[in-house]
Amino acid sequence: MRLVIARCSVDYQGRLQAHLPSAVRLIMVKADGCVAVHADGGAYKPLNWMNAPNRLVIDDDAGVWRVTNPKGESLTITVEEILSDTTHEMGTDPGLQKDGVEAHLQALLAADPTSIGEGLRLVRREYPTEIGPVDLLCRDAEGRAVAVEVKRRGEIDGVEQLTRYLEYLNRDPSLRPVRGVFVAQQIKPQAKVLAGDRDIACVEVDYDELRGIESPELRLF
Amino acid sequence: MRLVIARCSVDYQGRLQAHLPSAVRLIMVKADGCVAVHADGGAYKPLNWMNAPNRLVIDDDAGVWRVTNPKGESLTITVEEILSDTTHEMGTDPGLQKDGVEAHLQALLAADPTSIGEGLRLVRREYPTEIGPVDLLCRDAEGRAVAVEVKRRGEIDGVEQLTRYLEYLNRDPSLRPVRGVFVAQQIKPQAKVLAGDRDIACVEVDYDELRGIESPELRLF
DNA sequence: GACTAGATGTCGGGG
DNA sequence: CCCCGACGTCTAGTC
Repeated sequence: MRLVIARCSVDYQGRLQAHLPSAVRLIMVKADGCVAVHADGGAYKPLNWMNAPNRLVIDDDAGVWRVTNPKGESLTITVEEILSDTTHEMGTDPGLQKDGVEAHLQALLAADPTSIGEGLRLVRREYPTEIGPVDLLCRDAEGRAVAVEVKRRGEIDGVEQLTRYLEYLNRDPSLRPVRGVFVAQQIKPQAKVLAGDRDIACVEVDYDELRGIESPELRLF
Repeated sequence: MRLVIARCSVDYQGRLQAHLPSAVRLIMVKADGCVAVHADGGAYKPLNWMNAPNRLVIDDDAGVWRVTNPKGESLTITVEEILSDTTHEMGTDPGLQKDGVEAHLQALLAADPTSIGEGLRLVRREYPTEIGPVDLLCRDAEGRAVAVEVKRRGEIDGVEQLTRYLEYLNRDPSLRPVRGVFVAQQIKPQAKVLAGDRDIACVEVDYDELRGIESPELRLF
């Protein structure tokens, strides 16, 4: 990783055009070629960047760094003054281990769909439709099909998504009629209203509680 | 901005839990307190981070950096070995100037709605509804209402959004019936299918072409 | 503070 | 590759 502190101006041309007037910034060049220009503030997003794969050409005489990618985008850094320039070997990173994302919540609910509704049995996770997979397809105690959309945070988009799936699932005679259940750790008021409008049930579940009753081998760490 | 190259492990606890095994990484601390841990690869997103506002407490004896925020999230960096530690003054950044985002595309289309459809006249930009503003409300040559949703890239979400607006607009007797037009520089196949299903017209426009005929004072730079 | 919608979103998985 | 959906999305704007 190369870290350059420099007074520079930057121009990006691609999906949009962007211009950055001259100032002192950090230019970070990673081993895979990614280039990022950071200011000394503002969350983790750089002011400008170019992801891999790309090609970096440095003209030290002119002080111009030109990064281009195969999509035809370009990032031009005009370096006026270099205040620091260091390079560090870091090796490959072992990577991040996560626990508590939607996939895990979905796994817990698939293992015991009765937390969603009395008497529910799982038919299939990621049940395929023409427009994408439904998180869980179940049957209730009376054998009727139930489509379940799982979210960590229940917002309006999730209700739309489930509505779309229901529309397609209800075209299948072997499933029809299919009812929908929207499951999340927390569901926003507006999402509840929209779900109500569309006869979709809402269920809020407690992740830690589900986790408490799971078998230990489901734990990631 | 403080840049530390160190062998470290990291734990995040908050919206989810995440663990990062020991390796050499860059720890970036910005003037506003933002902390980011970067590997030497992968786009601009750090492996772990904590945005402002937060509080950073460094215990140099134990080699533990603890960042907490008011939301109750925490980032714990266990530093095993420091390979480099530098600090640079950068001052405040003048900030990024952009051109070509959706707002600009919308402005161009509002200035001349005939690029969307023959005979269209603008009624209002950001026409308010109960659930949010419609990008453009127009009338066609026959005086019928037309709701326009503008996107840089037309995807399924945009069709859902327009559908939602149409539902509400069509409850207004003074507008009904309202038809929808989905405008974007490029519209994905799936979005076209969904739009077709819902009798929403799709129009692809060329930004540079629109821009070519605009008045110079609309240009940002 | 809640809610909406844009973003050079980025990232990962599946066909 | 494209398509699709999750994300510690982040961020800006409005109410």
